Amino acid sequence: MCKYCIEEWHPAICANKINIKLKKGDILFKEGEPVEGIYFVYSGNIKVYKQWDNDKELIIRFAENGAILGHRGIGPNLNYPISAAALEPSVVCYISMKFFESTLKVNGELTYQLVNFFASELRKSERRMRDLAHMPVKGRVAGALIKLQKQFGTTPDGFINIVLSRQDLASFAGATYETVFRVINEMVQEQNIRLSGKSIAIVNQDALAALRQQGK
Amino acid sequence: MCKYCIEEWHPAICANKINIKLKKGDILFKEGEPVEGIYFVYSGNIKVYKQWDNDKELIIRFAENGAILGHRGIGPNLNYPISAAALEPSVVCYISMKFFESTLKVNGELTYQLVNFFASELRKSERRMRDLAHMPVKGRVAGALIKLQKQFGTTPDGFINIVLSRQDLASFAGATYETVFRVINEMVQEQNIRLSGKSIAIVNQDALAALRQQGK
DNA sequence: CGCCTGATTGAGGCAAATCAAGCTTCGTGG
DNA sequence: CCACGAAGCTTGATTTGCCTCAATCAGGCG
Repeated sequence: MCKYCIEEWHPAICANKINIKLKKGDILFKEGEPVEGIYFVYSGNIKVYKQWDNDKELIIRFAENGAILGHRGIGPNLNYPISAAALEPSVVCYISMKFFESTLKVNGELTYQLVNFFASELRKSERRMRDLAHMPVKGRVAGALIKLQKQFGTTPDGFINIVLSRQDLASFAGATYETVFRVINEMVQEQNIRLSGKSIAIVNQDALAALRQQGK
Repeated sequence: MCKYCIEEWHPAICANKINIKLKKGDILFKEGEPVEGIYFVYSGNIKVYKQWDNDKELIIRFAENGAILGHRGIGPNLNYPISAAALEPSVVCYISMKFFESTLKVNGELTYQLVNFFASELRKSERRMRDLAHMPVKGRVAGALIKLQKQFGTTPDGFINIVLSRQDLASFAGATYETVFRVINEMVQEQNIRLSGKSIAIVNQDALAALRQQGK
């Protein structure tokens, strides 16, 4: 059985899945490639990102633990609008888009769930658009940390439960890694966060949350 | 009959619609208000935007001619994540969210269409996130003009067929109006666009398109 | 006519990117 | 197991794109 991924969407799909193992750094699909299918993340952590300028990117989100992947590819004759790469060893389930779409056509409940999911994604996405347009970097980094903690939780000693390079944190916040580094340092000075190696713990959640309101 | 709006989504809904007339500047709903229903634009032009800082906003999109409005409010107990205001006299059809959701539950085809629509919105949205994060203002303005021309077409003499204040153009591009103004001037100098009052005509589409690739 | 909103233009400042250079970590292969 | 090179991290100096502020100007409208 497929406890973590497809089951919660629709058991019938489960029969048609294929598991794929990914090593750290493996690319599941790349922007521009024709859409073949849809994936569900069984274990691990996959970054979904959009490229700009060879060594610049924006991380859209992190997909783990049951998350659906490649759903933006629904529609006629599409290429993936984004890329997906494993941040750690991961396992994903693959379902051909053809099969997935035909399932949607006959299963209204599944489709309805998907509409709800999409609406929620759209809300997040549009909020983030505004933030990228108007919010200063410090607020965006604060927001990134809060979102990460919300998604991945904390270890017993309070650190956000994800291993992430500064590079990737920067891409998630939409800034350069030098700037993110400086901002992180400021936050440590202000006793709002705490570091241990590359791990980050939020000490003063309210202070970070306040940064996201700055000037709003 | 409701030729322009609901029919193409689902005729059955048509019976339950209520028409609402809006004057220029009227606000249909505001960020934070509880979601009551969903709208379809019958005629006119509605800007969908997200606020920041009292006199700063980001225009998400322009809804006209059959566009659905308020669909991000699908889900349990939500408040509108965005605001909607009429840019010109407009007519919209109102449908209660309750009714719309129950229609979705029994009408798989409609829901399936909605999923396709949402996936497309998500693709646009995520591309724009990246652009806001990494693309310089000039490229964003170029992109805004191209998108406007694509959506609204041109008048016989080649001008983009929409009346839009510089203010709103700036909010759409994600920049201040002063900056947008300067950029517009540059483009005129470079013979890439042409002005007539507030109307803008794209003279050299390729040059504008190239700006969107700058450094990519 | 005079007010008010939006357009236009200039000067100045600042946040963040870029550039540059040393340092640390990590993976790979000898 | 060590050596080496490549990535990534850290830090400072410099540049710059864009915003902010401020002032003037044009046009619509009561």
